[in-house]
Amino acid sequence: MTLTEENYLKALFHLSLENEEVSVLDLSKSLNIKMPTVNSMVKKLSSKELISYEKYKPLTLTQGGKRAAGLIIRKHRLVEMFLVEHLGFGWDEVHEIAEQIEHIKSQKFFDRIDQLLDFPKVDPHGSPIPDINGEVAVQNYNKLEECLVNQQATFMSVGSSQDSFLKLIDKLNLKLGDKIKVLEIQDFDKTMRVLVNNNSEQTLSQLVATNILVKLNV
Amino acid sequence: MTLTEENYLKALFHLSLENEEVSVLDLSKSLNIKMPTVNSMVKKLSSKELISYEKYKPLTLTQGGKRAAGLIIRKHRLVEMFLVEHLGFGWDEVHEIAEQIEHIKSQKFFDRIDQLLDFPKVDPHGSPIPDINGEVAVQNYNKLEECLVNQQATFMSVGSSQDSFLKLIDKLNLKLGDKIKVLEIQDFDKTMRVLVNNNSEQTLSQLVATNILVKLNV
DNA sequence: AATTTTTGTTAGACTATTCTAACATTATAG
DNA sequence: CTATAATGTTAGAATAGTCTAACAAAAATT
Ligand SMILES: [Mn+2]
Ligand SMILES: [Mn+2]
Ligand SMILES: [Mn+2]
Ligand SMILES: [Mn+2]
Repeated sequence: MTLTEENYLKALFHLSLENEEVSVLDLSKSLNIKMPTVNSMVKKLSSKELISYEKYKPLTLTQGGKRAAGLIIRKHRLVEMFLVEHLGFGWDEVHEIAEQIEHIKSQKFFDRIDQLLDFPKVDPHGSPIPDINGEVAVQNYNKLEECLVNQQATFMSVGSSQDSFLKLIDKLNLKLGDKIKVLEIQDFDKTMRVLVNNNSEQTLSQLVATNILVKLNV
Repeated sequence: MTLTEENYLKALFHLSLENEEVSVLDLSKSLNIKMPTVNSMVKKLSSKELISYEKYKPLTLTQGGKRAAGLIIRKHRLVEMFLVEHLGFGWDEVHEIAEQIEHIKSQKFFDRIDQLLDFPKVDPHGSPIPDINGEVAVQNYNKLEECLVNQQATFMSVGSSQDSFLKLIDKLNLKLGDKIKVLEIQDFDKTMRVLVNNNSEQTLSQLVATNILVKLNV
């Protein structure tokens, strides 16, 4: 499989998680590639039995396509973890590099990185690392946005990996694993005041709170 | 620069070290790409001022081409070193992977690997790692083949990175840095009997001895 | 139900990299 | 100094991946 094909599969996989149905246009926007190009690549991947395609119908991955995509995402996330844990990169710097290294052809290379990291289950953004069969564990986290006053929760994952968002979370001194307690929610704009680790107070816009995924503490 | 262009430059660089003049045919053989293809790529790289090209004349790298090639080789060798030192690969397993990773677009990634390795000067095969300007230190080693009986020397580098050669060196229990003393040379076939680290005796064919590069111990 | 908007498809072109076949030049050997 | 061999170049075609322009179908709006 080529680097290009791998990127298409991965994009379709991600879109399929977020949306009920995925259109050619969705894929086109997500890859920043024009629709006719996507159309022909979809046909090609369909002929390889990786995508199920019928004219004018939504796109879906076949079992094989899902597995292939899962395996690429596994490599991507292992690499991100390695870059943070062993090369000292910030979580906002790793995606671009992982986007390239995920296409390296060497099973053993990724196996060794997995081993070096002691078989991590999540990447630096809290996203699950698919297993050796490309299976992704389903995470069932809540958006901090949906929590009520006095709710306590643990910061488990981020809903966006945009640079600016990650940098903001850094600036707010928030890290995965932090305990968050909702102190106050503004009626007007849903801005939240929260207490982090029983320690520092922060104010979060609704947009930020939407992208902070938490596990509720009972 | 594309991955393909980088590979052409690197190949020309290596050939230029080994031979006085490099022809289109040499480059074609070394890359396993047919002559007409090489011919057109050479023209392209010439238009980018990376290769000096005149019809029917030998090929040479421009200053810029040399620098670019040196920088790719730097990445290649840093990666090989990393694979051996941190991921436990054998020196016979790293070339293929480095051949891919050398094309990753991220200065910082390679800088961090350099730092992690504590700024190594040679790769796992004893070849020099070019500096940040792509400059390669000239090594002045002797072939073990050329040593006389009773000569003592230190194993510094290998003249071939062929899998089978590296595996043989492993099997002979030879490692870079080992002290080698020539005990006997067969007149008939130049086979050498040597003493390694004042410890174990080994018999080396002339072909093997040619590819063992040593520093003479006075 | 008709019209407009959105989405999807087809056709045709372009660049990068490769190839084969044919021809040209240079080098080598008698 | 020719004839042959080796090397190099040109021409033309193929594949992968991309694009724009034009047309088609489906969905949304009146
Ligand atoms: Mn990522
Ligand atoms: Mn990618
Ligand atoms: Mn190598
Ligand atoms: Mn390479």
